[in-house]
Amino acid sequence: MTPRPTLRDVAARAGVSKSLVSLALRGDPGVGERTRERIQVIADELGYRSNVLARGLVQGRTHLLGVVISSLENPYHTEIVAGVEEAAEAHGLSVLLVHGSRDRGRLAQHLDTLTGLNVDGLVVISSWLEDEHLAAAARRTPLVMVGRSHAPVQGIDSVTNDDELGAALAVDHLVAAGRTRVAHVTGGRRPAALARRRGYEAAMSRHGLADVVRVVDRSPGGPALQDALDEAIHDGYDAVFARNDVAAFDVIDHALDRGLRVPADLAVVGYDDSALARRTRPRLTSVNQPRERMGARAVALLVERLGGRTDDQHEVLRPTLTVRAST
Amino acid sequence: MTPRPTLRDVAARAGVSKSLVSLALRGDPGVGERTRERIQVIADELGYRSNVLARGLVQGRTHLLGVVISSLENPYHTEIVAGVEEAAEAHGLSVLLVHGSRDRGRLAQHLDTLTGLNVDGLVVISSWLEDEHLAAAARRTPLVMVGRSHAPVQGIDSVTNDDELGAALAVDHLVAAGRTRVAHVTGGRRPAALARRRGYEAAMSRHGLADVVRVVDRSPGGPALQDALDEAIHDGYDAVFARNDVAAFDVIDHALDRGLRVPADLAVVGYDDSALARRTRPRLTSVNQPRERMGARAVALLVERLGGRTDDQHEVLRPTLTVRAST
DNA sequence: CTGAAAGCGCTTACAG
DNA sequence: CTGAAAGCGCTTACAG
Repeated sequence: MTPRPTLRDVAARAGVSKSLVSLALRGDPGVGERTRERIQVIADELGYRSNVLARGLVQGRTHLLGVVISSLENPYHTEIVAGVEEAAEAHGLSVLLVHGSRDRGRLAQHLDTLTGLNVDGLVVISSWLEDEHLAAAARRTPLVMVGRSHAPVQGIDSVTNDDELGAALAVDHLVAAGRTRVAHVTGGRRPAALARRRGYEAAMSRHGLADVVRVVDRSPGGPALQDALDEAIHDGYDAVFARNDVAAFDVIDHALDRGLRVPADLAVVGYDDSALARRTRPRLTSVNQPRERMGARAVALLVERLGGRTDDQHEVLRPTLTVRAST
Repeated sequence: MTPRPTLRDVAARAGVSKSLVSLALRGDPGVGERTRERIQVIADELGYRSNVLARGLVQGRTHLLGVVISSLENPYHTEIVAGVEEAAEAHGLSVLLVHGSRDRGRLAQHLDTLTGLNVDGLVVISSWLEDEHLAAAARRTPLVMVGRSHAPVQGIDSVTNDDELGAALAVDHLVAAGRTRVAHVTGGRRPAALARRRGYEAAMSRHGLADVVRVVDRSPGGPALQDALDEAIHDGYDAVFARNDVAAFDVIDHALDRGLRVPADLAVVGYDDSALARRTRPRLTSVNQPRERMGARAVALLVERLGGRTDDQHEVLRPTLTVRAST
């Protein structure tokens, strides 16, 4: 482990002061072109790289963007990250990811690590963080939540999709295809789940199908998905709108286990249109959240905050429906 | 954005010197218990948290572990991350993830970001980084590669699984089940792929099946997987050993498209035993790499380096075979 | 048990 | 166009 060269090393080698090196390397117009070049060459020779820690300490800016994600397993989340990364790069920001599974304490700690690092902005892709932790972080650093209906916390921006509309797209599509007994598989009390459920119920009502609304809650503690599905199948349901692609995958899997044909016997619609939708057989019809776009918008909101905006912004993007073989 | 409180703020409020606060907060035994408590209370009130940047700058240690990953889509990679995170936490290290798809330049830049941050150690889960970049990073920071047969670079540790043995497990299993015409689907020139291929060929020879060795290379530029598979099927092959689960998934998908029964007509074995193996129908038999363990060992090697070890260490773990319905 | 001082590697006014 | 000085927020000897 050789110690890395510092500004002082470059200055000594070039026979100039530290400040001149600093100015030159950052392309300050006050430095002569020839001097700048000479210094740059020496810096390259030495393999000099500005110490992010030191620079961040004095500038108060680190050009780092922190992303907190609770699940690396759900492709929907990681696809948002891709959008964030692309947009961040365009703004000269480096993205640091921290992953905290569903452990609230750990997630909060990770949030601390990031704010402690003085990242310039924070993107949170997780519904598991508690409001107080989010609020505390947002007091120090611009923060935007992605995919979670905006928390009741001041000072936080959000980017979401219109979950009620998405649910309506799914139901309308199934009804248009002649399905009338549409069950909804959901889980959890989180805002997005609740909104999709509301959208489902409203759409069913609109189609005069309020009497067959059936909600299968797969939250821990509820009945096992299998049992609930068996019951729904027994009761003649011919379609399922699942809360997300992961749930839809499980529904299809179970239906096939029971010897049902998908979509002939049971049509299935997912939500997210993640990579998982292309991994089911048959391929999954799914409500498409514009994930890359959501990531990009999140970065844009952060940059606006850095530019001085102080009022909260909540962007709601329109989902679309991607129709595949499962319906 | 209120500025965060500093050591000075806490000291002023407590009526003591900065140094005392620093000592007290880190639990230095030289500080009286009552004093320590009083200071701790005030720090908590103020919401004080040590600035990682400043601390890192002076200590030369950041208690940060950097992980470079090229794919967030392959569950095999993210499952290694889980192992790294768990072990890191046990050592009081926070894990920072950077993701660089398959863009060599971007990956190298990310590596720079991390070394620039003075992370204490680096875990690289990617076969895409060039040796010179790795070597440069390793000169500054302990670095361990996971899953890639050790690069020909000094100063880098590695944790891998025995790919040749894994391939042998797969072939032996298929042959024991009565399959004789086993094709191998591979791709890329990377060490792991080559080792699995060697293992496949050796095992086939050992079973006296050298004459039916058939390698399907799905590298870009090679023939499409579909065409190559169709040919193999036409030629009477009754089993496939795929380079990894992702490839196995595609093989099964295509076989089903062609109306083949898996495993009756075509048995399939994957490699990695990632979450994907539980997402195929039928469930995929796969060579299990001990991913959590590999992640944990990587952290252990890093910690040893920090403790002063200077010779390179290359750990090779034994894979096992997880048998499921696809064979 | 406690305080004053130096220094980590940088940037930023401020003089020349 | 260039250099000396202060300071970002911390830790670490070093005196008392």
